[in-house]
Amino acid sequence: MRYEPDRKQRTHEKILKAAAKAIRAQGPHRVGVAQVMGKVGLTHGGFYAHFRSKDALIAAAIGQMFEEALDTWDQYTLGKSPAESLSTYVDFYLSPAHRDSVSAGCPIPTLAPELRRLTKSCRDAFASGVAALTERIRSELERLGVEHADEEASSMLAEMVGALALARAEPNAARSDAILDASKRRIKARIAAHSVG
Amino acid sequence: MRYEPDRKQRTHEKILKAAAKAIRAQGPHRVGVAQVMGKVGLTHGGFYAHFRSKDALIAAAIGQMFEEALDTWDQYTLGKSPAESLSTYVDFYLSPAHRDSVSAGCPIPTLAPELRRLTKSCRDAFASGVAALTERIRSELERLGVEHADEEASSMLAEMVGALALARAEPNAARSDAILDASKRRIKARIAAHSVG
DNA sequence: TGTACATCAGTGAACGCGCGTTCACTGATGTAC
DNA sequence: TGTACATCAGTGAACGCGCGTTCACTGATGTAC
Repeated sequence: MRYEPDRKQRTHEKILKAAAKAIRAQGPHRVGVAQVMGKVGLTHGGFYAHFRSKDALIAAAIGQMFEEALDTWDQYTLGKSPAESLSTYVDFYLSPAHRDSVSAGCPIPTLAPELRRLTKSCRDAFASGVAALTERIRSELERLGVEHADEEASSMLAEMVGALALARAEPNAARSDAILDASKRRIKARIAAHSVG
Repeated sequence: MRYEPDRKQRTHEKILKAAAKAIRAQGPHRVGVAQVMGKVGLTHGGFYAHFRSKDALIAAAIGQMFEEALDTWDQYTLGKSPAESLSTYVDFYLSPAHRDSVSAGCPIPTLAPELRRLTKSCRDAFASGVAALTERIRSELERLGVEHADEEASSMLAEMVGALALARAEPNAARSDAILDASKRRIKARIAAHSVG
């Protein structure tokens, strides 16, 4: 080996993480190969030693985003009771901080509409990420004794995703906060109702 | 006048409607000026006699989409009781047919994430469209005697938007249907619960 | 210890392509006489 | 009634620009002797 043995692999990961951030912030087609490589301190030509194409990068980046999202879930729920876990995660998900950090946030609200225009690998990576997150929510709801936990998990995620998307699209700050708060309160009320009765 | 007096205006509207469809289906940046003009049977050069720029077209098209969306609301709710109105609209919104017709459907799930990358006119047009739709839902909820009708309206719209976005992103047809059904049932249960108690 | 060599991650010029925008022009139509 | 003219919606060639991809090359580093 000429360079450190894991040099290429480390560069690969840097490209992946830079792409995952940029794609969430700007959308897949607005992100350029040259721009991503620039953020890593390299030039565009070297890109093709790491990925077969821009499409391949996008698919890999979607996987990376969901890894980060599931890490976030773990971070907010580890060692907590089901009720606490769900409540904490909802608080995070519908926080102004999450709304304001698109490039580091959950990939679902930003990327969902874009998937139809992406490759099958992208759609598959996305679908398995969504399934993993839904399953985590479902499992907590079940431990909480909620009936129809799978339906409720799907419904909860849908509302969180929709509320975040709407809050991000709302230019008026107060109204944007109100969207987050409304869904936060309604979701928590539903959890409480189910877990009590 | 050389041609029929409203000829230019009719062409203008045709461009607008073609753009509104194409933008929902493909996203604003994938839609080309030449492509939209082609759908109307014209060549790209003539475009600038109708719109100052592609950005101006997108902003106008967003307005057009919400006009269509509000027409759809009216169509599904006219002459119905509040409970029927909401139930009918939710059934439409979370139907497989709506999921499968992106180009003619509600602009919110498709366009929300894109707004950050569009002009201020686009964001304003979008925000006022969302506000109009939310207000219609809120008003029905209020007539139904639901407490916190504004919060509930925001929450309901969020879940509908999120569920449609997730259902469209899910490649497995059965799972996609399940996402729609889960949110449909949960939303209706909430309406029923509120309107009874 | 020092020099020649091999490796390969990364460079940067070049290419083809699509797109938004401009602009001189066309040609269908109504009006003037 | 017929001919010349004015209008203006629409045409299509051209331009500049950005982007994905290719490819011959560079130069930093470890190895062989």
